[in-house]
Amino acid sequence: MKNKSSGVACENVHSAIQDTLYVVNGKWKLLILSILVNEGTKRFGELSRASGISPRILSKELHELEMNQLVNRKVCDTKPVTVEYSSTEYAGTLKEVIDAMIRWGENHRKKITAQ
Amino acid sequence: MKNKSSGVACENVHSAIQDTLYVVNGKWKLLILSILVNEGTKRFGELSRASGISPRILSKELHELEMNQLVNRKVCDTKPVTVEYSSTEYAGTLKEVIDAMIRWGENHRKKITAQ
DNA sequence: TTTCATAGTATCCTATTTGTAACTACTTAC
DNA sequence: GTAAGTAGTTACAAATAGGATACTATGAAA
Repeated sequence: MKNKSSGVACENVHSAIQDTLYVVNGKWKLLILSILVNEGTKRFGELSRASGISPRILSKELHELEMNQLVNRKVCDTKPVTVEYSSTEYAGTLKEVIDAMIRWGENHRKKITAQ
Repeated sequence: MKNKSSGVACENVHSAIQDTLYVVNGKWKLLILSILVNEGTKRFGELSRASGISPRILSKELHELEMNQLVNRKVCDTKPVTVEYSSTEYAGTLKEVIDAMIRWGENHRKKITAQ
């Protein structure tokens, strides 16, 4: 930050990272979004089994993602009632982040298993 | 993951995301890496001031990043002794992730301030 | 001798996150 | 009536993360 002309830009870059982390932080949110973005609509139970997330946590995470307009919740008129969760169009803008993390994770695993 | 034909691929994608999160999780690691990758070498104190992270936390985070070969620590023979932290070449492979998060955060801020 | 600057560490505490297990409510099928 | 499947919720405990403050150790400068 020596460079005065880039000071503000640096600040913005830092807070941009922090803003993103604020929305998708924690152990589960990006995993949930990755599943919904890449595999499409899932019901609550399907999502729980696919991710290995317990109902309590999954419920909380989905609420938070819904608040940030990243997932849609749709109650279906079936017997028994089922609920479908899907990623929103806005969640699609996170695909870059998700895909970059998937690629990095795959590569990293190769690296550490090779060592 | 009942579907046997797609099960393995899905598992890998899920665990790839989880592997990445395991390495860069928390409130600070990606911010630290972002600073080191985009602005270059920094001393301990500079990094603490630039990021707003207290010494105790910063020290812990840097140790963890060092263990994962994402930062280099170099003790300089100055008086008083200074220590330079820099991102490794391997950390460069995270640039995609970092930049995607910066872009998303900038865009997200625009979106929510416009609302 | 005291003070300042370097880079951390030690101690203590709070807040947040995550997990487990049991439970509700509704409806269908047996 | 009982069991089973849907989608959650409640209560409690454990684990982890994060923060505040003060402290160590070193050497130079005043």
